Amino acid sequence: MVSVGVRELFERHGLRCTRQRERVYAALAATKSHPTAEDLYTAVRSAEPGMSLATVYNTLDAFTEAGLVRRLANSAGASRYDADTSDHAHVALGDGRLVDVPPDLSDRLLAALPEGVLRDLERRLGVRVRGVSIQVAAADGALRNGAD
Amino acid sequence: MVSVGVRELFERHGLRCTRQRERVYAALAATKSHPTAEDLYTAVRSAEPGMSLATVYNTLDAFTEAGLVRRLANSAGASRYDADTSDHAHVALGDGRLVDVPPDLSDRLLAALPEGVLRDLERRLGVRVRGVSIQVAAADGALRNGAD
DNA sequence: CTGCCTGCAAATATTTTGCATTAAA
DNA sequence: TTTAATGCAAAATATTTGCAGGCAG
Repeated sequence: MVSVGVRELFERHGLRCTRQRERVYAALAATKSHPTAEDLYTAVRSAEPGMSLATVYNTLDAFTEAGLVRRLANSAGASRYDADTSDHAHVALGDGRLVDVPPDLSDRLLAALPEGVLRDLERRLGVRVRGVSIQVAAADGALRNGAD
Repeated sequence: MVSVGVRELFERHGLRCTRQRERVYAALAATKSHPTAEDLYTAVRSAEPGMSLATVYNTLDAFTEAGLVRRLANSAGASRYDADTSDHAHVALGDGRLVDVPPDLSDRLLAALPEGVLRDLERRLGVRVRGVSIQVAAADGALRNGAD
């Protein structure tokens, strides 16, 4: 696992390297808080005052499209982003924030997922699976829907 | 499993019964397509021409809050809704649509979820778990994030 | 060079809210 | 009657787009 520069990272994903993109990626990679586009805009403006919010959105779209970052859906408010593209679970807090599930618990959850099911799914639905979400019972017994 | 009228259904969930709410619920219950608020607005307007989009949103919020319907998060576009509150999985298509996972596959997925993990999660994070989402590998090997 | 990226502003899209009116319980 | 829901319009939020100029490859 050699640590790789941002330039190579972008190149690998077929992305052009610009100052703005480096800033956005750096800001996203530096936090575990799964920020919104607006959050990143704020974070980046100190180092890159001229940057526009539209560029942040465009950049995040490009990153997501290229698989460099993950866009995290949530039932309320703005999309959130994660530079950690490894398999791990999130928990959706009531106020729209998302937090990582501790690695060991995340592993236990993931280990429980039968991979064959996903293959069957693709075959039978005739679609490319972009994601699967499981609805689970909350502590109070009420059923809730997950957020990525 | 006696089939229950809409009135009783609302009453059970502490919801006032209005003509508009009946329409929205009927429209939502009549489809498996997980429509957006806008979709429902369109569907309902034929029977209830005077109804406003804001009311549809208010109604869906009330339903969701009361646990009568499920709000399905997705990484792109508007929220989608589901009158089926039973435990079942969804697949997010690339274009924003969501489809149900066939019941038998859904059951296999759900059966694999270790419930104890969720309890541990709440204890350790000190939060009320509102949802959990698992990131899984897509068929092409690319990692994607799920949508509810 | 050439085409993608950026900034800006404006256009869209999505959801929420204030307030007077109406309807449910 | 008392409380909550509706309609309308406008505001608030979230995201996308067109176009002119700039920069990476």
